Amino acid sequence: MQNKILSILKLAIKEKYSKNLNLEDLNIEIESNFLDKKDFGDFSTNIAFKLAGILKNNPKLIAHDLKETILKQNHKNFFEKIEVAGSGFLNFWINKDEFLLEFNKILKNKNFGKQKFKNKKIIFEYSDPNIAKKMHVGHLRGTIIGDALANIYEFLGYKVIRWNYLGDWGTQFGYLIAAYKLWGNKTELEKNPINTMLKLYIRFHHAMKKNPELKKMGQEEFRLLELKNKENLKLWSWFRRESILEFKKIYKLLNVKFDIWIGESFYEKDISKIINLLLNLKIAQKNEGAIIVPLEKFNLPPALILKSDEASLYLTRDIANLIFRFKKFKPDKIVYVVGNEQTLHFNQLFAIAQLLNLDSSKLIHLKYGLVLGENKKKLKTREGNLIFLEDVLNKAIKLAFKIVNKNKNLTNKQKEKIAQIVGIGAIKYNDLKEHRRNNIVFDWSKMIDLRGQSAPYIQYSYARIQSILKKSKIKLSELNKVKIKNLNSELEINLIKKILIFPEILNLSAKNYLTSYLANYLYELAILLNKFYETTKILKEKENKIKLERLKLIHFVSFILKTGLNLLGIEVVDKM
RNA sequence: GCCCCUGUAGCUUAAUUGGAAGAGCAGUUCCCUUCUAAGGAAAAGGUUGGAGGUUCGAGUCCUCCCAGGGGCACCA
Repeated sequence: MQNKILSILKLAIKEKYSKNLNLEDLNIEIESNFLDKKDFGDFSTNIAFKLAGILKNNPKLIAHDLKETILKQNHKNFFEKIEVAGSGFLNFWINKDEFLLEFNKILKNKNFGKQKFKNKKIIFEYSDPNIAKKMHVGHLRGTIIGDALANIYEFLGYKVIRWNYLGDWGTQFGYLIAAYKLWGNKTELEKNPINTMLKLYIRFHHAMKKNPELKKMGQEEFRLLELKNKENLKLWSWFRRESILEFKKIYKLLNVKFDIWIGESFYEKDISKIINLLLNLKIAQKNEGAIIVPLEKFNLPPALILKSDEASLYLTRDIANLIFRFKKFKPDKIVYVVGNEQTLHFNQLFAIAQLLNLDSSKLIHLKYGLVLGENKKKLKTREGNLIFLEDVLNKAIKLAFKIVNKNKNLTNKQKEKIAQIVGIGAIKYNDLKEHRRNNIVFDWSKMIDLRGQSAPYIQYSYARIQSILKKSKIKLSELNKVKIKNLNSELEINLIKKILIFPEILNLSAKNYLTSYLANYLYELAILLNKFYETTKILKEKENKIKLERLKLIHFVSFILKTGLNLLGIEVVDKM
């Protein structure tokens, strides 16, 4: 529809001002205003302002001229009306039948919004928890943002690789090994692995502040680990195994999956090769006993890639990781879903990629804001002031259970299942609806809000539709035959308009790597739906063909709600 | 000190990339013998941190200031 208006508009511009205009340079925008409370029509354009600049004329006059020109052309009944508004906006109202026509076309399509497989490969790296630490609220963002975007890209026809780049190597393991050797106890660690590791880690950090010798001890243990010391390797792989088991529990609860679990330790074997390569290419150089990559050219501080005790660093492993990914997968894009605080790291990594002649335009650091504590400061594992993901999820599920428990028509088992889906959904949506760049100050009540603009609101709308459909006793095969011909109330047309832009929203979300577009769209669709069934009888409608068409309409809305929520990683329920 | 990000209603925030500031929560009113009240309807709440500038048009771009957050070589 937008394309049709565009071509009509182009025709009018040509007719009116043909002489010396290049329409391609004009970048004509047709905006759709399907939910605005203010009535600016179905579509608007600001073209008159742009033309005014070129023609040195009054935008309002130009808008009026264009309006007259379009009305003179014969477009049958396509436009209901055209108005000039403000100081030169052109607003278009489209005939309702046009929307019904469009809608009937997409009703046949069982994969509405989904795109065919295109030969594009994209790696999403997200979640990236650290071994021997518990996942905390900070991990939530990256995990669910990455998962949702991966889902959306897959839906849009990309070959998606979901990569959990585990933090399973580094000096921190030296600290942990040292702590274990000092204070550890095998039976205790076996009984409660993660909590015990965490306690050791925190204790070591506190002790290190008072006793600098401990720091050296930890660094030495890591150096030994890198030298393949048997005892340390054994401890390390034990810690790693237990941690992954723990992570998988949380991922199961979150319904998040990965294709690849390759972490930092995988690249340990490549370190010396990488260092030599960088030295030989004169990209890296020795400095104060360490090896660095100078990056003045990029206006960045030098990057340290090998410590003076010859131990490797996070960045070194990430360079190896990058080279490996390019070589093995030949991706069209690599998206690092990693927090804001690592901006410098990725700027350095991408700069080194350029020095290595790797295509850095394929690399994206998808930053997101931090989760801050109540003091508005960063939460730190080693300070021990964390809020664990597990606890947040369980609290949300508990809260959801309290509410679903009021529904007397459900069994206990059903209630538990619903509470889990609703509770987890609320947590996810709460994050995905907002722009990812913002920092979040952790607040229990906001985190697990089950009302207002929330997942439960959308899930509730979905459940209401399922209930109506069930009570109608209509068969799907019968519903499939229905064509929409008679719906013409404002609410019905608004719903149809909103449905029509679903593919546009998905593209927008993907292009900008923003889940918030999709999340907000689903909320707006649910608002329209609620208004509709609040004021319009469906099952009690006397005229059968209208009733069928309304059922068909809400059925399709529920399909979009479900598809959209699933893309965000949120499930739906038939009752709640 | 240097670099990056942010500042919108009491609180949390949206705004399709420069187009006509929109929600939710809290507070004020209404609506459950009527397809699930995790809902619906109404009103109220804004000089978009401040000052300049560019533009027909600025929450959005530029400069300066104020406030908050993050990062800055042997952590990840």
